[in-house]
Amino acid sequence: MPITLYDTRRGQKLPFTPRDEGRVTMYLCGPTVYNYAHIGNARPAVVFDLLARLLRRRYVLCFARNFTDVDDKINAAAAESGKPIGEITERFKLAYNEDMGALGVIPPDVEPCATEHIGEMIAMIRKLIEGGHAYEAEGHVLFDVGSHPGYGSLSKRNLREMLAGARVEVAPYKKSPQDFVLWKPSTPDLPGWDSPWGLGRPGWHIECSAMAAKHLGETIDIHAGGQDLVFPHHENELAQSTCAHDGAEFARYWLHNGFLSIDHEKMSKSLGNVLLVHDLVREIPGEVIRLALMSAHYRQPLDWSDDTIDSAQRTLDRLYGAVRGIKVSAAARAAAEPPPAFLEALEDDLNTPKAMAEFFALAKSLNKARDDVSREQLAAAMLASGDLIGLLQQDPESWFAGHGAIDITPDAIDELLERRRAAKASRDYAAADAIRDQLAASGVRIEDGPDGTTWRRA
RNA sequence: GGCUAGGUGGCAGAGUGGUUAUGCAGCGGCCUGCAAAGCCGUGGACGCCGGUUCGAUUCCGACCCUAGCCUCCA
Repeated sequence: MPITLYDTRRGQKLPFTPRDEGRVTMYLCGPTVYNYAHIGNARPAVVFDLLARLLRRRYVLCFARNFTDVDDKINAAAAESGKPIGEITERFKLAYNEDMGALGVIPPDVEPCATEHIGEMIAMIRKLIEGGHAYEAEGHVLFDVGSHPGYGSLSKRNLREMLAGARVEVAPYKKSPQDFVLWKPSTPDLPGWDSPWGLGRPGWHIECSAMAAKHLGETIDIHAGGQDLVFPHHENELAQSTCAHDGAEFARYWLHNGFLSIDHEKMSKSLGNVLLVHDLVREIPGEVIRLALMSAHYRQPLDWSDDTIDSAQRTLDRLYGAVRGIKVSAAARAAAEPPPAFLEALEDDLNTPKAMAEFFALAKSLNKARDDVSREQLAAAMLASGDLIGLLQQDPESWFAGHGAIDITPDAIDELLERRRAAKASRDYAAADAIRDQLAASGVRIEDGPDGTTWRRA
C-alpha cells in the first residue's frame, strides 16, 4: 500500500510516489526568528516531523526547514529592543530548536538561513528579469504575475477575483496590484546587500524558492506549511520557481496543516492569548503537547484548551500504564514493529486519530495478555509504535513520577508504602488508609497490583 | 463581497452507500479489605431542506452556521 497524501493544488488525496525512486525531498517553511515560537507554530513542525519519520521508513529523505532571518519584523524587534539583528536571530534560532526538540521534533537534514543564500536569490531574480517575469521599479524588483498564466493555480484564485476583492492600497510603481516584491531597497541602518539594483534586501517569498532549489533541486517532492501560507506565500514561491526554472514543476505535492485556535478564539497579541512553546514546556511534558497537536487530523482545525491538554495527558497515562513494569529485552525491542493497522492509518494521509485508536487497541491487548512472552512482545510493539511517532520515549516510572507535581521524595514514598504494606498485612486497614490519604495529600496516588503497590502523581 | 475548508453522540475526534470508530465522561458488572488501575457490558450521533438510490450521516443541489485566506500571521 502506498502512502497517500492530500495535495492542496490538486485538491485530493493521492498515492505518493517520489520523483526519484527511493529518494524523497521535502521542504517546510520554518519560522521567522524574531520571537519565541508559539503553539500554532509548533503544529506544522510536529505534524511534518511525523511525516518525515514515516517517509524515512521507506525512503532516503532529504528534509529542509528554513530559518527566515531577514525580515522587517526582525528589524522592528531589533529597533525596539536596541539589540543587533544578528543577536536576535541567533537567539531565537537556538530557542526554536530547543523548543521543538522538547516536543520530540527531530532536526531536519538541512536548516538553511535566508541570509546565507542572498547570492542564490539575486541569481534567481536576475533570471526572472531576463525571462520577462520580473521588472525593476524605483529600486524594487517586482514579480510580474501577468507574465505567468498559471498564477493562482495553487490557491485556486484568479487575478480578476483578487482585483475585485482587493482592499489594500497599491504601490504606484506596480504594474498589477498582485505583483509582489522580490527585492527591495535598504537604507544604511537596515540589513542590506549589494545587488544589481543597489543596496537592498530580499522579499519574503524568494527566500524559500532559492533555498529549496539550492538544497533540494528545482523540483521537490513535498512542500509543506501552514494553511495560511497557501496564499500568498506558496502561490508566489510556485510562480517564481516555475518561471526561474523554465517551467519545471516546483513541488509535486503541497501539504498544508489546519489552523490552531485557543479556547475557540484566534490566537493574537490583542487578545493576549498567545501561548509560547517556551513557556508551555515548563508546565507540560513535551509528549503531552506533541500528542495534543496530533490529536486531530493535521488538516482539521484544532482547538487548544485545558481540556485538550488534559485529554492528551490521560491518553499518555493510559499508554504508559500498559507498558509499565514490563521487562522488554533489547532483542525483543529491536525485533518489534508497529502493528500494520497503526502504520496503515498513519500512511493514509497522516490519520493520527485512527492511529491512536490502533494504539489503544494494542494497549488493551497488552492489558489483557496473561503470559509473559505475549506481554513482552506486545509491550515491544507499543514501544516501537511510540518510537515512530515520538511518544513513550520516557521510562514509565519517571513518567508517572511526573516533574515537580508532588511534594514528597520517592524514598519517603517507599517508606510510607512499606509501612502501609505492614499495616495491611496485620489487617489494620484504618492505618493503611491513613497512609493512602497522606500520600494523596502530597499529590501521590497509589495503586495496589498483583505484584505490589505502584504510585503515580495525581 | 470573493476564494477555500468544515458542521458527527455530554466532550474530543475518525470513518463509511446498508454492518463496533476510538478516548474521556456516564451507567451496570468483575477484580479489590476499600480504592485506584485494568477488564467485561451498556445507553447516546451524523446542521437544515430537497434530490439520486431498494437504502444516505456518507453522493448531488440549495440554505443556515463556523473557521481560514484575500493585509510579507504556521
